[in-house]
Amino acid sequence: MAQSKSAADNGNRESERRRTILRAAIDVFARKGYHGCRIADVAKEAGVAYGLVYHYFKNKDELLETVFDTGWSGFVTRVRAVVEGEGPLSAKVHGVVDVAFEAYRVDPRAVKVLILEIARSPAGSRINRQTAFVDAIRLSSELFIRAKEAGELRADTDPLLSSALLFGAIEMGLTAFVTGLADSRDAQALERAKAQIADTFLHGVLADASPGAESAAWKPEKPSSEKSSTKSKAPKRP
Amino acid sequence: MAQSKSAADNGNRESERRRTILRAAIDVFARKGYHGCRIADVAKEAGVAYGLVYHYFKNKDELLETVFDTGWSGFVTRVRAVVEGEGPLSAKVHGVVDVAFEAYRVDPRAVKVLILEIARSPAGSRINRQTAFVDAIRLSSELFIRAKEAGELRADTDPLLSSALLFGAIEMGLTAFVTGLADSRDAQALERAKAQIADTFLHGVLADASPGAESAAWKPEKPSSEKSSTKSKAPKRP
DNA sequence: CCGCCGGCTGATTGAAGAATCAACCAGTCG
DNA sequence: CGACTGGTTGATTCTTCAATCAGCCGGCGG
Repeated sequence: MAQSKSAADNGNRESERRRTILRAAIDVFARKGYHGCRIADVAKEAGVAYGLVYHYFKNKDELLETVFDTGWSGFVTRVRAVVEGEGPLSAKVHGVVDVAFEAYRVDPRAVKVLILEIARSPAGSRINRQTAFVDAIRLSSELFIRAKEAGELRADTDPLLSSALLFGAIEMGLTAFVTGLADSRDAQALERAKAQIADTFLHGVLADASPGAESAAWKPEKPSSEKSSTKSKAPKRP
Repeated sequence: MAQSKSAADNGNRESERRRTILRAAIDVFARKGYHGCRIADVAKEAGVAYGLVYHYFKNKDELLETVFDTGWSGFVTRVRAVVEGEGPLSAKVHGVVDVAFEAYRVDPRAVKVLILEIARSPAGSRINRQTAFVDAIRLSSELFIRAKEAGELRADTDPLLSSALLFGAIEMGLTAFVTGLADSRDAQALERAKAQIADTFLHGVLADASPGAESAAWKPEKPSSEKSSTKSKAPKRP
């Protein structure tokens, strides 16, 4: 970015290096998996020396953890914005699906790492990745708790499970693309999948029939800004 | 098992040892994850010596692969039986869900390993674990292809994606128990989850007229009046 | 022009653990 | 009852990497 060599630029260049490494880590993790790659692979991908990775990250695990923080917290922030925003349930469900698919559109590899490495990885080291996933489900379950109190949902639905099912559907939908079951270069397929996931789920869960919003009516929006602190975002390519 | 010491018993005892080790592997993998455990842990769990594991399995990976073969092929066989059997779609969907939950009831740890270690593991060694999961989805997608031709499904559903969503819902439902989000000792909760997954999915995917096979008829507490008028197009955030 | 400073390098180390293998022993058979 | 078989053992070897650290530039201030 900035080409100036001023002293102030120093910190800039530092964090740029850091970002390069992080980016490389995401790519390599996505390609070979966390356990399937060496720090050397990450360094090579980033075009830096082996040891530099350790200059910016305490260890391999912190690298993954940072990938996690960066990507996941951004995702959760956006989901929270949707959940806590105004509007009917159907809009929010579409919103949650949108957030997930938008993240995928922006950076499929990062999403792949989140899904394949972090969300499902067995109880690991420091961070509680398991918990992270569970937290997101709990968060969006508030949606369904409120909706159920308002009588919007079928009587026999459990809010927590509903929330889990939504995420399950989203995740498996994305997995279909991540694993190549579906062609992720096909933008239309992505749109259709998005619509079908939200609609299927809504049809399944809503008390009254038509949620009205068939796929055609739904237009994706760019998650532009967060309510308060727009900070750590899903990794983006410049 | 048979205590006789006849010669014919030999082969029996061999495979019994093997099964013991396999069983131990499942337990240890479920507890600490494939990468998080040593062969020594498996041996200890099985109550055998380190080296014996290598007498029955070529290496650590073959161990996991065998766990996979054993568990997954059984699952797929049952799913195939359901898919190729007679009956309405709704019964089959319930059947598939049943198969998954029954597997969990019978051997939760094995299911945990399948879900956490195998189905989602990144492109790893030889075996096509990725493919296996995809195959199951393809298999059950035939269900939806046929149902759609029969006009049983909403027009805008993609069979393959529907199948993926069903498995996604099942998997996340099970994950809720596997990770402790829900209490898996609570048999009722399992039953309820099972029913809700199948019903939610069916409601979401079936063409409107509810087929007789549907489970308990639910009653809306009140027709949600305003909700239906508000399109999902509503802004997901102000 | 020199020498310092901090980002950067990559050979080196050593821990962890997968895989091996020579010895051991519990049965079995002649 | 003694030779034999093959399942079983676990110390030993060998490999793989994560993590270290002793220095190398290259810019910058003096």
